[in-house]
Amino acid sequence: MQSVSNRRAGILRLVVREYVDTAAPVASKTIWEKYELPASPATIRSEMQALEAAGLLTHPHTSAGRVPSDEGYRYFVESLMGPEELRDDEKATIRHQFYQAAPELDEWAQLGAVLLARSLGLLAVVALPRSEEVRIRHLELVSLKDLLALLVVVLREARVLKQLVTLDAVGDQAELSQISARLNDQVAGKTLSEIRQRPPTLEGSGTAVAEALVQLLEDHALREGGAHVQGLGDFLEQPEFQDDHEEFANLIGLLDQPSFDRVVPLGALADGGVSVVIGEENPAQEMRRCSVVVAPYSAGSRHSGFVGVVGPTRMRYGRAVASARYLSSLLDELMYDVYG
Amino acid sequence: MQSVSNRRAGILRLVVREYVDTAAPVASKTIWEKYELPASPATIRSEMQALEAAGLLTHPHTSAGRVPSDEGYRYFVESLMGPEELRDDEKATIRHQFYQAAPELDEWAQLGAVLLARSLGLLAVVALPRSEEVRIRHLELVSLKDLLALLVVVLREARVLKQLVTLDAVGDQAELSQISARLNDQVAGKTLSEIRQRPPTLEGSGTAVAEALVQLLEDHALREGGAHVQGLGDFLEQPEFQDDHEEFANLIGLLDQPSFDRVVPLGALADGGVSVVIGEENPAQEMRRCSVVVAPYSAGSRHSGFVGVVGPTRMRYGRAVASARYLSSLLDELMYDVYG
DNA sequence: ATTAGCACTCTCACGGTGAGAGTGCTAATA
DNA sequence: TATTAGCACTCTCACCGTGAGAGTGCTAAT
Repeated sequence: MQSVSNRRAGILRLVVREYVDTAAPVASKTIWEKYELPASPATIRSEMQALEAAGLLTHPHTSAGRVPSDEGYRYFVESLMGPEELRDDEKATIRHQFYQAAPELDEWAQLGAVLLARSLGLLAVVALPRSEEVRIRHLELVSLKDLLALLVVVLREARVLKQLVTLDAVGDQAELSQISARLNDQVAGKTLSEIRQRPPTLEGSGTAVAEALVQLLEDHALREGGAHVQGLGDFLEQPEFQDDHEEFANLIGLLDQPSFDRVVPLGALADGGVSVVIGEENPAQEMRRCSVVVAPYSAGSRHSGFVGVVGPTRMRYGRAVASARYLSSLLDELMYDVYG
Repeated sequence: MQSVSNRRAGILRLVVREYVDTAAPVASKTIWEKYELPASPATIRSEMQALEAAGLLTHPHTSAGRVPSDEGYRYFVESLMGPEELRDDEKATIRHQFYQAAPELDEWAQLGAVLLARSLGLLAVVALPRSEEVRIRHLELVSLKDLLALLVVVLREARVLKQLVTLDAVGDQAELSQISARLNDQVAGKTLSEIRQRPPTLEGSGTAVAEALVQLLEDHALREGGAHVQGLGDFLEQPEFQDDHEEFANLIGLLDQPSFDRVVPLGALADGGVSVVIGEENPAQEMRRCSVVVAPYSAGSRHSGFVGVVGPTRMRYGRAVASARYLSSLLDELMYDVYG
């Protein structure tokens, strides 16, 4: 990208700001009137031409104002918008709501999605981290009925798994507790890979339980963490989706799929901070008129969770980035405080 | 409603069928050509006039074909469509998928929503029953870190609750197990109301745990069971939602709310079987151009779960009712088999 | 380098028009 | 009396042309 003069960059910033606010192509005169630049509309026009030549602005048609291109937004995000932060009182309000909630990862994610969606008026996705290193803290076998028992496994981070087990022979709760105790001795504190190397051995009814345990852990290691989506209503009201139903329906259709890979590109999580994916940069066709702001949390692990915001390319990137960053850091902090 | 002659009713049925298929107002000539009635278009027209006078059909405008009114659909559902059933192979396919899935209520609900949405091309909601009578089967206290412990409670129906507890003093897992054991003696097999009457009493660190337990149960009794929604993409492609974005956005906005009362009217669950709520019959304004087909399952309890289908009033009621009925009975059966 | 002025282009809202579709009515018919 | 053919009538919708308005691009002056 060729270098862009100060004034030119300033005009790009104003065009982005104005377009984000009004959703209408921005005329040179509008900027001149609204921001009192020390330059006439004609000058602004010629700067706009230069910006268009550089690929940062576009023309819907000859006699319409300018609209930022994907590259324009990219430049804006990279160099123009500066580091925005939530106000202290906003932060306090959010934090307060988390303290009110039950100290559960799932609750936090739910709440985070709601707050994010509400404050931005966009679609928010908060995905739970998949536990990378499954480590057993405790397990318990509970008799349900006849041969049926429930295997309850507590992992680090207060995650609880459960699995129905069919026993070989009927046993009362006392007997099951014995099996639990022996199994606990063998596996408590172990990780999945350790258990793989040295599977638990139990005689009698315990065999079925031990097998079920390994199976349960393997399944869990593969499973997605789940996600909370919020703000569909507001998202739908964005003016860009008033036409082009076909395309829009396809976009929403992505949300029916069990995984959100196609909505929030995993590649964007590569580096630690907040990432922005703009328009055509999205791998999914259906997303090419949207942008995604995504921030990982619980970022130490490979399978981190993330906080995502999906909106039209015409979105308030500054606020979205600030919100996503704050929420992800807050989730990190909460997780550290509670689960260490 | 005045009595409707056989032929007249037959014509209403054909109009409904045709309109449901084509989404376009139905002309007398169309019916005449397509279904080879022993009557000319003129006769069909006069019957249509009568149906319109009875409030069962409408006119978008003078020179358009007929469209069923809400009352027309109601009459169709009540008296005309007859008892439709899924084909045996369809049932078998569905059943098979449930047998493949993990025997968890939540998995079943998820799967049910997916299958329902896919087979009907509409929005499907499967809500979990809220457990009416909370009865404790087993509980366990697991040490997490410092003063923090996790209280895990197993209820009937293999439901597992968990709650973080902050202890008064640090204790190792053995000590916690002792507390669990004593608490188990006092509350295992008891219902919430029994526990309310005679709260568990424990000295020392146990007090906090006992309090947390009661709190957890109370919270859970109030909480919605949660729900799975599926098929938004297909739903959006329905031609009735191509215009009127405003209204449609409001409709989708209902899905952002934590409870689905306004989407699936609870009153419709009153009687045991499958209920149909058509257009204006919906209590929620936003739903007045939609119909809902809803079937309760786990119907013994007051807080039963339900299987719901949401579509435009122009929907295939027969299939929707058949699908909802089959799915709800299947869920009933599965729950009975596994949780008794 | 900036700017005023102006011609040019494109959109959009408006109104008129004609084709097409489907009805409602009337009069003839079985 | 029920049915039906025929026909006038109505309403929509797609099409077109038009004119106003908005905003640009260019040119010439500063």
